[in-house]
Amino acid sequence: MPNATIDDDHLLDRLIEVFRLYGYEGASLTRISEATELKRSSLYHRFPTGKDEIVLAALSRVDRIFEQILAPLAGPGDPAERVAKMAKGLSKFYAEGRRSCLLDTLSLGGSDDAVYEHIKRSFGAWLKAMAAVAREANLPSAIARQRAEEALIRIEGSLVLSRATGDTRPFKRVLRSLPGLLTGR
Amino acid sequence: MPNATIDDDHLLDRLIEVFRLYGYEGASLTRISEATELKRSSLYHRFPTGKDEIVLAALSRVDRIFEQILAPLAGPGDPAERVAKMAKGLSKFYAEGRRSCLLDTLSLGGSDDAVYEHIKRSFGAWLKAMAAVAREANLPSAIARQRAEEALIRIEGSLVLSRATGDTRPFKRVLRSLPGLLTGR
DNA sequence: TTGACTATACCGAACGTTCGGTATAGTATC
DNA sequence: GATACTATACCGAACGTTCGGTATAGTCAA
Repeated sequence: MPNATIDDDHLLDRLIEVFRLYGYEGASLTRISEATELKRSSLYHRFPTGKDEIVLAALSRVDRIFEQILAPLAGPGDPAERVAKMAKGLSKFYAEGRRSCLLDTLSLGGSDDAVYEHIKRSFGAWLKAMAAVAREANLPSAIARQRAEEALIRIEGSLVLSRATGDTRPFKRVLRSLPGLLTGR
Repeated sequence: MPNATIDDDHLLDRLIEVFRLYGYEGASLTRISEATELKRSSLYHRFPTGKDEIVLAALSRVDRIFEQILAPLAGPGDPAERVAKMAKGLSKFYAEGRRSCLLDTLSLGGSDDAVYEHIKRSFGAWLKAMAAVAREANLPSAIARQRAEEALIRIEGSLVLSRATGDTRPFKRVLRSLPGLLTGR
């Protein structure tokens, strides 16, 4: 069989880029086509049911990436160091604050309901992983959960600020604050 | 001359609702038309140059609203109480966390450059006002600025989380944390 | 006080363009 | 030659925008 002009993971990475930049409504098939260097027909070959399938595929790809990013949290070693490893993964994924969060940009109105459900689950998994490491650092369960929420808030908030102002320093500062926040100050 | 079917401020409030819900690309003239009860062609009577003029008008309206919300910060009284007053204003404007931030939703790709400039200025003014009250609470200038950034991060982050998960409790908790954050713990 | 005139507010219909999506034909690898 | 993939050519609907026209409100001379 002929070779694909772009392999699945690279294709999905391009899709993520478009959606995190423009959101669901702004990510037109034309923009997607340009970003992936695939014509519309080819996109429909890869994703027969259309745009919603494309978005959900991008979200699933992000889930897999986050499995890698969050993996250290459940690993061995000092909890604070594990969080630092996650922070390192986040820094790369968000290009030091220069790229938005897909879960954020796709949560705007206009997306399919399945997208909102997916986003909710992804945020839930992220939250759960951070709360778990906080508990391992001997924080009471309720506090651990709250710290995890606080971490998520800081990450998302600093990404919004970065996008809006172009200043990525708050994001970097947030990343540095995470180990302390999630393991008890 | 005939009476307007909807006065300017109400019209702008409806526009804000649409843009904060759908972002720039998602806020089609049809959606705007439905939200304002003005036909698409009538919108061009109020905003002759089109959609970009509509967005910028909405942003300016938000600026005026924020002048009210931020006014207590520069007023008399205990700094912590002034911050609490701002928090009250924010709670109302964001409907206790159920509504998004316009500066956030419009910062996605697809907007006009003038929009991005406006957003940057608005965030700057907000930041400045919060840093000022933090300095008045005897925080060193650099710390005050940093706390103001932290406040903005928490607000925006919790709003993103609220939108994505439907849980508004983190937003409310953030609002309660603001007086302490901005006046020195 | 009427009637001519102007200004404002809004609407319906259509403009060219782009949207997401489809059907058919072609190309390259096995 | 069968299969996996891509390109061309479309489609109806919606996009932002424009334009001609109608209805209402105000001005002012007769």
